[in-house]
Amino acid sequence: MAVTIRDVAKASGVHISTVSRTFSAPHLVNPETRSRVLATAEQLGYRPNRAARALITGRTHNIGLIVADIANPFFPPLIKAAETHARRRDYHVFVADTDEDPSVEADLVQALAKQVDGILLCSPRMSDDQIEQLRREVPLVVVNRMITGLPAVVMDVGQGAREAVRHLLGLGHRHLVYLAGPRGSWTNREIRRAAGATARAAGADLTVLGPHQPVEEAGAASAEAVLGTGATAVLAYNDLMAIGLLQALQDRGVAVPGRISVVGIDDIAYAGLVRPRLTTVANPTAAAGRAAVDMLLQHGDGGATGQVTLQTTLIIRNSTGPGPHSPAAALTAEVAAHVKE
Amino acid sequence: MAVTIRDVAKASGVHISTVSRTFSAPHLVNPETRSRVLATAEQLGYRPNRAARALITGRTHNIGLIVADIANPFFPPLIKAAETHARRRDYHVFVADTDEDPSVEADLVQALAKQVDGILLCSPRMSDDQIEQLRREVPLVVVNRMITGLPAVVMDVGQGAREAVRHLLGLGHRHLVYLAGPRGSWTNREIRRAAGATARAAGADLTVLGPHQPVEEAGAASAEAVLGTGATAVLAYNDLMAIGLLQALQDRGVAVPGRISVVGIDDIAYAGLVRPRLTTVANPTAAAGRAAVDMLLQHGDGGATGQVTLQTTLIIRNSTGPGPHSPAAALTAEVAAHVKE
DNA sequence: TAAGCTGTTGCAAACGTTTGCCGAATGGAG
DNA sequence: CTCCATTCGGCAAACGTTTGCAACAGCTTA
Repeated sequence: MAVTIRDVAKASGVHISTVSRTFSAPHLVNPETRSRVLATAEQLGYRPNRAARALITGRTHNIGLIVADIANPFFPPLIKAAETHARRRDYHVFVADTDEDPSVEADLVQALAKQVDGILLCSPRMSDDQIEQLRREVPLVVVNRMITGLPAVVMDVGQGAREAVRHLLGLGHRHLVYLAGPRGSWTNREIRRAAGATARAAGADLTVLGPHQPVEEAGAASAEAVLGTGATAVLAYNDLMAIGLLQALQDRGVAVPGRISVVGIDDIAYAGLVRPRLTTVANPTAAAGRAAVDMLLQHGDGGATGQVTLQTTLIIRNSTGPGPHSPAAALTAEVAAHVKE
Repeated sequence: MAVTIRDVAKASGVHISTVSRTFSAPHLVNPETRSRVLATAEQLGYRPNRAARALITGRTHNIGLIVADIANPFFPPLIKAAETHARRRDYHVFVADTDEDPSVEADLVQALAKQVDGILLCSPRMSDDQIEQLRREVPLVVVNRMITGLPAVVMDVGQGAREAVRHLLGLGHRHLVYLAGPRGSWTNREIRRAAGATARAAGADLTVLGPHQPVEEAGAASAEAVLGTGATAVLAYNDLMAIGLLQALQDRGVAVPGRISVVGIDDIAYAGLVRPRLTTVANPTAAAGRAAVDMLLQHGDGGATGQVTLQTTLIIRNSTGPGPHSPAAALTAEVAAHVKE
């Protein structure tokens, strides 16, 4: 059916091993022979069978990329960057979606293990133990999770959260809410810890609401609870939840940022398009994707075990404004009106 | 290194063929033997090597999914649905991004060909000839493209465009602009044809501006040209461009829908979140992804060659309003004011 | 002239499976 | 007790590659 190395060998009058070497070790074959083989190969439309090659070399030239939710706008830029970067290095990428389910995650790693040279686990929800277990079956690089001894790429969301909280404190807010993300998320713990510490250090209150699924609906559903706390500012686990909250508050006629300020995290594509435009912590997702691919492919099969931390940056837009203790509290009304348009 | 069928055979005292059959043809092995083998396999942590299996069976249990741009919000829901659906059928999915480049598309198909049982080509930009060529190397199903003899899943964007244009005509618009998408896009041709025919039949004008890359920047960049035409309504190739245009018009102080109505296509996640909320044609992308996977896997390797057409629906929001010839033109101001909030 | 390189090629085993074929064991019918 | 059918399991070839080893030619060097 398909044209194999044997067909090329026959057609060009050499042994199959010579054909093989023409592709995998060109310097070992006479230039003249090589070009002849190359010509017939081209003419016959020969393409090496990667599966067969993998069987004997043990290297598949494939990698796996496992994310919680492909449709969550946080991931596509990461996936795209990782795929492009991997392909430039002649690797193909399996993409899989766990739907936020840790057990699916584990199954997926095992199913993919034999078919890839390594797996990128993005924002895994599994326990550290499970991950430790799995790394023995296949090289793993985790993104947005810190596990000692495991190569990782993390975005310094703790720093982002601190900046966000300081921003809110600076605006005169004294009672904040953290709208927590899913349990099992390292990012969630980091944000919570960083935000809590920063608020406490300044003598402010931080109420944690959650856990929640990291989707718009969850953000919207929490509106009542948020209002119930009496807080004047909210930091959400991600932009999706922040935007959901924004919508729900709007529906209730609650002014943002007049009555409540809202900060998201991620800076997804449309954070700057909703009204009010969302103040948020930008994550370098594309860079993270590339860095993770590099880490995975870097060490032949040894254990390069570094941890790369990428900076995040607070982007101040219109969803945050002066709080009740603002030195410029008198200006609140005016500023809010201005920000509204 | 890894545990193979041979290890399991040794450990359970049977021949490797028996182990093989335990997994691939259980009814051929004595229940007692089977459970013994299963037990040792489980204990040893044996996982069949799909590459080796593929080598002999010719079926890889992988499929390829090629899209123009993973980060374009149109695709992630499709990718997610396809991946989930495929996995339920025990298939893994390679995802690749062509960055809207037709030559990358062709390379990708060839590179993936040996490693998959079939490829889903989503919104391909290649010529029909090229695709005809490639289908001889690997089973292909195209999404959003109609090629005679090739299995396809298309969303009936022509119908959607007609509905959108009728909606605009009904509002009293007589001069429309179609903001065209990329060359090579079947969808683009369909929309253009349908919109043009519908407008012409009603004695209205339709000016085509383009081609454009299907991104926000292109939509924004076309604002001047759009205004220059003197048209009062715009249909954009996709929501991204429509939203870009919306932003650019807003920056220029042009009222939407007061001065110009804008309609997008796709109904991406945030079409309903921008202000004004975008009137758009919703595409059933998730259903398309599932249908395409079904078509690909359905026929063993024969040539199921149907074409599935999925319905689209116009979603009327706030970016469209009465035009200069509206029977209710007198109400324009009031309606616009209302819509604005 | 013998010995030793170097560069090029062929030979054959190996990778982890599946599967057609054959033989052994079992059991029921005659 | 013999014969046949059925069920089960082993044997070995095959899938398309890679790669260590050996063979050989044409050199150079001593």
